[in-house]
Amino acid sequence: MSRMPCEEIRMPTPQSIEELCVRAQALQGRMVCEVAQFLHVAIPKEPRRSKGFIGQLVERILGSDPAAGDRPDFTGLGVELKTIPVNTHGIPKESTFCCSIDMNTADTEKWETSRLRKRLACVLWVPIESALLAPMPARRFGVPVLWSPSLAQEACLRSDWEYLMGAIGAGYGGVLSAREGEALQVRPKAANRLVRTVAPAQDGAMQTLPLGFYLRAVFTEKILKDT
DNA sequence: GATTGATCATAC
DNA sequence: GTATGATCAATC
Repeated sequence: MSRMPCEEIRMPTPQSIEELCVRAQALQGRMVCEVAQFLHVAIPKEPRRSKGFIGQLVERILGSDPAAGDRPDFTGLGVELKTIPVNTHGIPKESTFCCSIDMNTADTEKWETSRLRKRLACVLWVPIESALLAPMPARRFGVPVLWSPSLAQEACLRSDWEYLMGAIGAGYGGVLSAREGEALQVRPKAANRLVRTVAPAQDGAMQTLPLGFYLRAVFTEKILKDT
């Protein structure tokens, strides 16, 4: 006997920020497997091959726009959704990917109109608590936080962004490491180390590994703590 | 043990 | 291939 799998459910998009927050708060204390079951979504067996799974699960349960593309996840509300892995004390365990970098135009971009600034203008952080070695289905959602950068936070991000983008624009993208930047860092964002993109070089252009912006855990820790 | 550099899945 | 969603695992 066999039957068609149940269709995977996506909740309707929330009509207000309040509604979105209420829904996110309702996740608190729930396990990943509960939410997956509710949505008729199968849980992947290999953790190594399911890195984006929880993020996509939360998109479904909160009703983000699946066609948002380059815009915020909740296009009508201007809210970006980020799930963030935390330990039992609520401390982030990982840095947070923010956006890829268009390295080729790094020399002409301005902070005010940057992809990073837009992406971080309003973020709903949904912590996912993973106790020591907790298998993914048993991890629980924590207290969600709706955040926009404070003046001090934006100044910090801007400073890092201008330094890092300035370096890329000046032709140093190929030698930039994740050690640069206080709150922000640049790290590879690619399928593998062989991927190449075009970036400025001291003399013309070069082929180099694509980079993305990531928020350091020390920065997101304060967001979760202070907001 | 924390961090950096590398990688994995899916949609279009 | 480009974008989204991130976490894995080698290295320090």
